[in-house]
Amino acid sequence: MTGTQEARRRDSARSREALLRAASELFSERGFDRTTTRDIGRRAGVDPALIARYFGGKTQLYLAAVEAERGDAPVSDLLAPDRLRQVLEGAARRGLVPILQVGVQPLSDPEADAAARAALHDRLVEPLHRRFVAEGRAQPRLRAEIVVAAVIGIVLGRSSGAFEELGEVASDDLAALLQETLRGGE
Amino acid sequence: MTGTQEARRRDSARSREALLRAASELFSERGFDRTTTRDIGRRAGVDPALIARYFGGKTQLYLAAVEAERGDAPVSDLLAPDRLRQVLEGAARRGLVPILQVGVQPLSDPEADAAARAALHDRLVEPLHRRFVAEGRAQPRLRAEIVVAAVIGIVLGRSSGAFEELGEVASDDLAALLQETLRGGE
DNA sequence: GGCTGATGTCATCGTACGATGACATGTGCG
DNA sequence: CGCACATGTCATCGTACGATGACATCAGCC
Repeated sequence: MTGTQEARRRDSARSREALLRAASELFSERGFDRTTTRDIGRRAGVDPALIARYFGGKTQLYLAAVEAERGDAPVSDLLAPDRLRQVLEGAARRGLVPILQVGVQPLSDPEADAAARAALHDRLVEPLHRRFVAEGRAQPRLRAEIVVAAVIGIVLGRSSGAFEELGEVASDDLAALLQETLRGGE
Repeated sequence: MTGTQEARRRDSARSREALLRAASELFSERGFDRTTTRDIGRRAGVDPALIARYFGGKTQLYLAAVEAERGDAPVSDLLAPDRLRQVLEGAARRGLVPILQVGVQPLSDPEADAAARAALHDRLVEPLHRRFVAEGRAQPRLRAEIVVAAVIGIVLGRSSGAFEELGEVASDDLAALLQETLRGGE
C-alpha cells in the first residue's frame, strides 16, 4: 500500500464507491430497469466495464446497493414519532427508494427482486407488524402492509411528477398531514 | 361490406380490438416499458406488425388503451361509498392500472406519460378534490393527492407480490379496512 | 373470372443494452 | 531499473426491441 488513503490516480476502492453511490442514486431516480450501466459509469466518472470487475454485473451492483442501505438506517416502525418525516425526508437519500419500488412492481431480475422484497419486509413491514401485535390489534400483518403500501404510494408519488402539490410540499408538513390521514392505523 | 358483422376470416376491426384488449391487459400487468409489441401480438393472436398499421406504434396503442378506459368508468370520487371497493375489485380489469402506474414513476415515453398523467388527474384526483372543496377542508388538493397516492400504493402493492397478506385479502374486506385506515380523510 | 384494395405474414433494419476480453497504463516491490 | 500485478480503457459480441417495407393472400366489384 502507499501509506494511507492519499488520492492515488488509480484507486480501486475509490472507483468502487463512486460506482456504488452513482448506482444508488440512479436506481432511486429511475428504478432498476431504466438505469443502464453506461449511465452509472458516466455519473460515477468511471468506465462501466469496471462494474463487472468490482461487482460482477448490474444485478450484483444492485444487491450491493440494497445491502448498503440495509446496514445503516434505524429500524423503528413507520408510525413511531419522527419516523415518517424521516423517511419522507430521506427519500431523496440514496438507498431506500429502490427498496420501496419493489412494493409496487416486481423487478425484472429475479435475484434483485428477491433481495429488495426481503429488505422491504425486514426494514418496513416487520417493525410495524411488531408494533401492531404489541398493541393487540386485529390483523396486524395486513394492517402493517396497508400502511407500508400507502406510504410507498406517497413517497414514490412525490417524485413521480404526476401530482402538483404532493411533489412540492415540505416533508414536515406532509408528515403531519399523513399522521392525521393515517390515524386509523393508530 | 359483406352484410353485417359476420366473422370474416379477415377482419380488421376484430384484429384491432384483440390488440387493444391484449395491450390493456399487458400494460396493466407489466407496465408500458416491460410490455413488448411481440408480447401483445402473441396474446392477441395477431401479428405484431399490425400494431403499426392500426395504431401507428406502441405509444399510440397505449394512448388508445388509456383513452378507452377513460370513456367507460364512473367518475365518483374515491371516498364515495362503494367506490373504493369498486376500484380495488376492478384493478384486475384492464385499463385502470396503467393510469395508476404513472402516479409512481414517469413513463419513458413522453407522450404516453402526459396522457396517463392527464387521465390520473381527471379520473381520480379532481373528483376527490371537488369533494374536499365542497366539504370546506383545508388544502383540498394536497389532501386529494395524498389519498390517491396512498390508494395507488395499495392497488399496485396488491399485485406486486411483495406483500404476503395484501395480495390475498378480498376486495371487500380490504375496502372496509382502508376506509377505516383513511378515515382521517373524512 | 380477373382486377384492385384490404388484410395478413415475414424478413430485416437500426438501436440500445449488458457483458466480455484484449489491450494499455500506472504502481509498488525486489 | 525492470518485472508482475492492479487498474483503467476500448472495441466488440450477442440479444432484445420497435419499426418498416416487401411480399402473400383474401374479399368484393365489375
